[in-house]
Amino acid sequence: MPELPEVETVRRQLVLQVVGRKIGEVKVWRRDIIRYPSASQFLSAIKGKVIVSLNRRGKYLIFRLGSKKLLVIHLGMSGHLRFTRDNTKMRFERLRFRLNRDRALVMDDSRVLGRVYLGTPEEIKEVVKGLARLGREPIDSGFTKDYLYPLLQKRKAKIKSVLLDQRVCAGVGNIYSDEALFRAGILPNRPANSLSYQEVERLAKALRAVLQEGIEHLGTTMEDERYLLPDGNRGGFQKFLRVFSREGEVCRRRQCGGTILRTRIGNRSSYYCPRCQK
DNA sequence: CTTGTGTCCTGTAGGC
DNA sequence: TGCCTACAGGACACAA
Repeated sequence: MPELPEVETVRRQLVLQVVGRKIGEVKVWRRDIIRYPSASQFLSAIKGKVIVSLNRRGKYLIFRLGSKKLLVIHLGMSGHLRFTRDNTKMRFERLRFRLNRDRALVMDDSRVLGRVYLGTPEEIKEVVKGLARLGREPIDSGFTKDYLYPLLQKRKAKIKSVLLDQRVCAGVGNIYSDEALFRAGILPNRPANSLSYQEVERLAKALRAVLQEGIEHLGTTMEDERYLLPDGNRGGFQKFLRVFSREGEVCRRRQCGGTILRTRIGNRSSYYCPRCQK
């Protein structure tokens, strides 16, 4: 689930609930989720700290604690956060932070690809390399053709792969890159440096629009997705997907009638309409 | 520095 | 049923 719109939705829901609460007991069911510092140091450093703020950068959630340290959570492919008062362990629960007033923040993650860090801003900058190197957020006003075009000109890799490069587009993942390329009418296997200035302009606008719409619909929760947002609800953007996960289905653009195809780019599935995308 | 490939880890769906 | 393979919202290590 978690690309920029999903992580932002998680942040918006959690910020209303967790800011101002104090962290009590922390249960660690899988210590390899904790990447820095050691699990024992993590536990002693976090206990009793108040959550002062919660921000997002790319797909990273950044909790500022009263100790001035930052708790950084990346959900990976299958991570989720739930805010709950239920004490029963979830099926794929990996971490549980008890919060005051009988609540808890639970991280579940079936594939255990999520990562958690705790440290001073300086330590985080040093340790979480991906966070330090993030490019611009496509939903920011600075994400324009003038930002994107020079970056793409320097790259001959497939445009789909470059969109997934977090140093270029912070927060973009497999779903929204395919959707943006469809909306911009660009095939995912085009070399990035083959895109015209006009195409890059369409792409920059499409990225911004699709991510913004994703946020407005509380992100994407695919049909087989058992996991939910922190409040237990599902996202709604899956109803508006035009190509992702639609292999063999008919193109949604009026008058097209083409069939959505799937290909493999950089070991990831990529969906596109061969009639709408050139 | 860039690029393509493999790995991390676990669960599920589908073919036979 | 069971076994096997492919695939899954991400990031990173590595070799070339």
